[in-house]
Amino acid sequence: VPTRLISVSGTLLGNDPVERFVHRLAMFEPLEPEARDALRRALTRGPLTGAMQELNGEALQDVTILLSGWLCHFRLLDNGRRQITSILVPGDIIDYGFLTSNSTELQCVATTPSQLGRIRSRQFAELGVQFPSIMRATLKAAATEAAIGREQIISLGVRSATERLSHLLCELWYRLSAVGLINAENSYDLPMTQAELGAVLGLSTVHVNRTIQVLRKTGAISMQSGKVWISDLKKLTSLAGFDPSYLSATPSN
Amino acid sequence: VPTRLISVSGTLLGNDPVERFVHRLAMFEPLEPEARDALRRALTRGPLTGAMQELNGEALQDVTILLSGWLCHFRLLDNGRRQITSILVPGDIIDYGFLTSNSTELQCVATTPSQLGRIRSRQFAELGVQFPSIMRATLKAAATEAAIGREQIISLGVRSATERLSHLLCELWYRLSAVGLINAENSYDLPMTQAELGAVLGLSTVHVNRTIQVLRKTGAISMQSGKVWISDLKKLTSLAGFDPSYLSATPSN
DNA sequence: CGCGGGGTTGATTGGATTCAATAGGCGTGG
DNA sequence: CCACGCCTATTGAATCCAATCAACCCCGCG
Repeated sequence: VPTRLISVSGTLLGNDPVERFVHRLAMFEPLEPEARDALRRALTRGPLTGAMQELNGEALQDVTILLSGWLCHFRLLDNGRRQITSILVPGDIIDYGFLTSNSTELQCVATTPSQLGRIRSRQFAELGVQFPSIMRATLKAAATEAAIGREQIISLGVRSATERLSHLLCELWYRLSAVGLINAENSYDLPMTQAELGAVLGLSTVHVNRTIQVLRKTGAISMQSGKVWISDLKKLTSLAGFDPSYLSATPSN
Repeated sequence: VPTRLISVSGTLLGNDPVERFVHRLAMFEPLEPEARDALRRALTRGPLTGAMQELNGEALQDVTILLSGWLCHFRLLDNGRRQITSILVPGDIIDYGFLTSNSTELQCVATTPSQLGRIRSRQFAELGVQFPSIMRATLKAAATEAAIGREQIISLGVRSATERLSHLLCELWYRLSAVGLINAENSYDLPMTQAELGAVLGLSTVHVNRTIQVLRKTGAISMQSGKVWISDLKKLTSLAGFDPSYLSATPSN
């Protein structure tokens, strides 16, 4: 695998973050070359945020895209308990509030330094009219995020700790492979602490740790210093009861 | 309160299910009288489903609306465990798959006999073009459903059993009052068994029962045979840590 | 009249939290 | 350059919330 090009389902995807985003949108709905060009032109580089930095609402007025880095939406309750409601990986749209021109009240933190991109909402609206395919792709992306949320509900509601964790690792494997972020040895960066994983999975830090050890012992994965090796995706999938169809990212060029 | 008219935030809402739906959409975005008329004309009566009956996917090709009765989206895992991922009350759109012309794979059961309404997706698309307010209202309704899902994630993740239940009861109070389904003595019908509530809240049937008793003892509510009396909404709200802003149903017009 | 579903209650079990203590890594500042 | 502190990971022990198991009641219904 060459340094600058990563193979994704037979096509070559440059590791340029902008290209990554365009490619990902096109997985939801085929985009004409002109639509892609228009997207590239409309997308401007936004701020670079540091790790642990919170994004304020005003930063999300426009269509904001995570070009590189990881973000989490979360909610902090009075009693200090925190729940992460979604994980965002490169190529994801951070918030779909622009579809309803509603100012969202989502809290968001970066778990790594992250590069944001933005498209002015007015300009995006014009794009959507000019290229209906862009609007369709965006709506499908939003629907996919909703499906991911549904899976999290199911995890928190009826899945065991090991099922939750392995399901999350499976999901991330599929989502990251869609944007060319799976390494050659079938590993990927997972820049989240065990405490943060607990806040996603509804488990205590200690129990996350023990659950990771259970998974390690099955031989399906290994984890170390922010990296996950998927040594047996098939086994991991069956441990999780994972069915990737909800991600609905059919690789269409 | 007259029999056929129910007061909702100062306006009078007929208990005609079609009117209820139009009124509810208009709460998300003001709708011109012509837009309302067009909606009424486009909406046709769909099938009447029995309780415990499952809706199959083909029934959801079009824009399907719950005119009366209650539905639940759910997921059944291999091990027999079931998680309800959303509760639908009269006036709700059952599935937003039409926005992406995706056939959804959501399973859905009726907890009471339910009357469905439908708008052909092609016709709805035309409506959306002719009346952008309808499209905006629909997108906001979808966004609200997403927000409800996020709250469920938070409940399952970090809220205690009593918080979960009281939060759900608060949410239903607000959602039902938006469609004129709160009775004079501040009660509403809750046509779900304790087992079903458990499948929503991620609790066992037995524990739901005990949690109800805890709430009863606080004096905030009473429950009996499918009916809930909210005797102290303020106390219930504080027990739940409930903030209704996510429902974003600003009573407009 | 017997049956099944829903609700209620008690006793027991168990998965996960909490408390507590240790070790390793990393950055900062003396 | 090393010491210190903080964050993260790990492990053991005690505790607890909720699940499970098991009965029982009530009621509508065939």
